Amino acid sequence: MANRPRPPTLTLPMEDESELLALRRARLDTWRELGHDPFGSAFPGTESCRQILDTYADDRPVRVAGRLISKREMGKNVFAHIQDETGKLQVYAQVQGLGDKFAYWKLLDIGDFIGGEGTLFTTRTGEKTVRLSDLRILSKSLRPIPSQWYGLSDVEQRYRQRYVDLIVSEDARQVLLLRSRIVSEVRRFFEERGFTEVETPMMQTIAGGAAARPFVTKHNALGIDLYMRIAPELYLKRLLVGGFTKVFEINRNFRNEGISRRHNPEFTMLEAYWAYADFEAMAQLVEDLIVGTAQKVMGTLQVGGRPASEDGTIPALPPIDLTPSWPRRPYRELVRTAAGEDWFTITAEERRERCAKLAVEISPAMEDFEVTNQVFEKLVEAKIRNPLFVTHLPKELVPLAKQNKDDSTVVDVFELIIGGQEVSPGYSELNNPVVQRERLQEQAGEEQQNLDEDFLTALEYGMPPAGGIGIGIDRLVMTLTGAESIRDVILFPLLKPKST
RNA sequence: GGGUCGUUAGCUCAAUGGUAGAGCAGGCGCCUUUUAAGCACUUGGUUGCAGGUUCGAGUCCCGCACGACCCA
Repeated sequence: MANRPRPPTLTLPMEDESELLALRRARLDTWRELGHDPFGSAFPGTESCRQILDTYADDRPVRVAGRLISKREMGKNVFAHIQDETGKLQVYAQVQGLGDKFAYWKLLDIGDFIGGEGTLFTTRTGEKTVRLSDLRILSKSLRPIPSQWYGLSDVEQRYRQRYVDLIVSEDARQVLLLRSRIVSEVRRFFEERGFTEVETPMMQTIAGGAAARPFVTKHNALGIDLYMRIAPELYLKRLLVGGFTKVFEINRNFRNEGISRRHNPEFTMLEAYWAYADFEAMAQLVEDLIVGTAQKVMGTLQVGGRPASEDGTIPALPPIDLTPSWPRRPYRELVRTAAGEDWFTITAEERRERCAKLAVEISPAMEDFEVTNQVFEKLVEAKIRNPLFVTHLPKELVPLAKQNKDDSTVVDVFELIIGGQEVSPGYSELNNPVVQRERLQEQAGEEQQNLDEDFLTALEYGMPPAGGIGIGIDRLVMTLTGAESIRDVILFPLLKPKST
């Protein structure tokens, strides 16, 4: 064969470079000597792997590009798979069809990006395949990628080097793609109902709208501290004052607190406010939203189930049933059912004693309502699997919400629980500037400088009665996809840097 | 913050306190419908980091780093 590329000369590994890396680098030079740029230019006009498979016809000419993920060389012919965002596709090359370019296979490593042209055929074993008539390298991969068969099992490496995880893990790709589709479906849902998407400050001079520790940063030119927002709430309410009647925002919140399976320091929050509505209308909106999104994106209302592990160490988990309509239950009724009908008639001391019997851990520092809430969290919330709206929460738990007209000890609020965790709170928003000021002053305590005076001023101009909701998008994605860690639904979760 | 567990070749995993191995990937060769291709030969290691015990440590002990799970 004329112009057969020389096999790459094996340079000795550098001290800090393994033989595997050295060999790939050596091939770079060989490509260049042959007149090809191993980090080449555009390759337009390709179809995706999915597209090609879906529109298969014998001998149809196609143009493809993707990452080489496997190859089987057999002398004068080669089978290989390339992969793109949509899936993988087999390509086939033989000396007859490719001529001199057949020798390129000797210079291609798994992981390289290649482009090719050819016609479609089906192999003996029935796989739709491209018979290549042209082949070129689009980009050289200088590092070996993990085994296609075993993938990456080190979760730490999967999160730190998500790009590698995405190359080899179909599951990771699926969940993260589903996240994108869920977000766009949520956006479409609100737009269809006449809500306006807005973007409010993520850097704030006072971090309000929730009780959480903020991240602090500095503005050099202004010479002031700024806080990464912990919630968009106070700005969205300003918009209600300004005349918007339906607004929503999907954006990042930042909380300077612990990291766990359910918490990432930055997370995506949806908040929506609807003038002239109340918490019951918001509950219906949330139910419609989640049911519709599950149906459209997951194609089912049975989500998050899991079979038992093969060795039996992890039990099976039945799916969550999202079929509407979801029950609404008052907080106190749920507590009484779990802890005894007399729970609210016995003394505070007796409640503490009963916690011991019920195996609910409490600390002496807890207020009485916190003891009750501990019972709620451990005996009610943790055990709820299918969606449930908890209503009529005690006002101590949600100091910034509107009191119920008939019972001033509870507030017009719901908490939506799915799969044992809180997915969404909803409110009849407090729009009385006098009461709001009192509550915020109580909450601020010694830190009165953290009072958002401008927000209170806005309320004094008049805010319409309104319903509001928040939905943690990450948790919603976890619920719908069955992911058990928030890190599985965040592309690049925060990890502590490694020191060496 | 506390407890338990983990960290060995590019990847997945082995290794009674006694010479660190296998499969895949990689390399040389054969092979024109393979698909976890096959056959033959073969390269590859600071066992996370740092100490200690021991004649001898991947293994035992102390500390550190990072991660996972549980708890707060």
